[in-house]
Amino acid sequence: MMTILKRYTSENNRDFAYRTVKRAIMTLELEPGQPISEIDIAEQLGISRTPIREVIARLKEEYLVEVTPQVGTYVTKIQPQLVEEAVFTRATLERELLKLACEDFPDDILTELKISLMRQEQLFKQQGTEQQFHELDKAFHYLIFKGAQKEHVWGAITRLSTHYNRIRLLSEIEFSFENALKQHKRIVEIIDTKALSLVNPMIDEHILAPTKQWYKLYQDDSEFNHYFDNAYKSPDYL
Amino acid sequence: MMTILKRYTSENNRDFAYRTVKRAIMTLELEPGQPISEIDIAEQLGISRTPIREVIARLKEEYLVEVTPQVGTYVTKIQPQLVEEAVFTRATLERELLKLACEDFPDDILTELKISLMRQEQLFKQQGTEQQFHELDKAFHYLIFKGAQKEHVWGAITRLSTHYNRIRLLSEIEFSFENALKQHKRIVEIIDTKALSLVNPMIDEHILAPTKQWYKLYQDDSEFNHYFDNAYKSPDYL
DNA sequence: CTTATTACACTTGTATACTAGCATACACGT
DNA sequence: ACGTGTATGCTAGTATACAAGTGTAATAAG
Repeated sequence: MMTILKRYTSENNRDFAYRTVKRAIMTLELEPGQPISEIDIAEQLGISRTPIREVIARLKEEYLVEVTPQVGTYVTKIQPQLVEEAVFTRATLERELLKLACEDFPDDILTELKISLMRQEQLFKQQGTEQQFHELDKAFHYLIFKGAQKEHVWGAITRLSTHYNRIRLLSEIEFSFENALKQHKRIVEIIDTKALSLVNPMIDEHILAPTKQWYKLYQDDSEFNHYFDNAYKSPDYL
Repeated sequence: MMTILKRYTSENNRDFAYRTVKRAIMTLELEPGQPISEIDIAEQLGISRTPIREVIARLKEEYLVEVTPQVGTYVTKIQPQLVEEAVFTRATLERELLKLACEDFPDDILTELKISLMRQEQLFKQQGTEQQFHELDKAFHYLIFKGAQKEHVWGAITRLSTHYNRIRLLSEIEFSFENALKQHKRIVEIIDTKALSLVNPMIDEHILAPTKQWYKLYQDDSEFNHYFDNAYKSPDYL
């Protein structure tokens, strides 16, 4: 049998559109509450409505858009309820995951985690943007799930964290890069030294504590008040 | 070939198709590995391909179908990796949730839980089907999440549990209705009496323990061997 | 001026024709 | 008997026309 070159599958219009629109929403380029038009997007991307509609169906699943038939499609406003549930889910699962990682974690992924730390440090020194650091942060946490062979769990968290991640981006200060970087170093150290007893305080500090300032963000009458939607909405059951 | 249901209300064609096809897959009426055709489904449901395509896009997100362009769409085989991650997620989140429920739980939902118990008992006496009991089981666990105001978390678990629920259905014996019913009673009692210390053993017994027999199901050369897919597949990165 | 009505522009929902790529069968040449 | 080209029928991907409902603004009636 002969081995031949494999061509990178040129992605189709649908996946391209998904990446593009989702990115626009997650970076707040498309603002919470803003109406979006299938036709508009289709024209901007130079494709037809059909793939756009399938993209919107996906985004709807992730609570990123709300569709009202015969009226319009809107970027969802940030729902505190969804933020809270995402925080709960992340904290709970990542806490358990770190405990697993303390028992057993592959060396190669641990190495990648350390490499990620170096990249973060580099970006910090270079005064990188919030957006850039957020990307590295995501990649860092993903690596932990990958190491524990829980990639799909990470995917589920990601889908649930759309509102959580937007509010993080909104609160620019967050906890400073420096602080987050310091905590990431602690996480790696915990895994490396199998210091299981340090897991709980770490989660409390790294995930739960920072959220408190975000609550202020939507409870106060801030400049971003119109980005939030306090009405409770049940998810679709089907 | 596939056989499908008939529609009740004049709901959205897309939502109708989604319910129908998903149900067919989850009940194993559409078998793991089986090819499905957009045109075929469209004709059986008496609608066009467009809404069907949007349905398939959703099912793909839930790991229920795999689409190969220009080739075909197939019901996913059961992936042990996905089962394991679903069990991990359910056990971890429900454990934490029960602890929350022990601290605070609304009376009206607690009442609904007790009503659900009675329905389950009734169904047990009437020798209901596996399918019927599974429905009640789902509704029971959902109520707990609703009571703790974590409905979206339940939704996330549901999306991740498609393979887990199929393997449950496959292992007919499961742990008998009687056993499950007994454990559901214990759960209600734990919430009712705020017996926080009993949560951990309950989770171990009700969720973690029963899974062990399922692993045999796909590891052995059983009659259902061709329903399983042991190849590891990473989720789509977005 | 106020109020009711109507026309219209806009949205998403649906159906359908067409495009492009893969897999199989089969004929053909070696 | 075997490998190769090719016709053909299948698939999902896409574009587009049309249907049906909504909100709004112009318009007519009071």
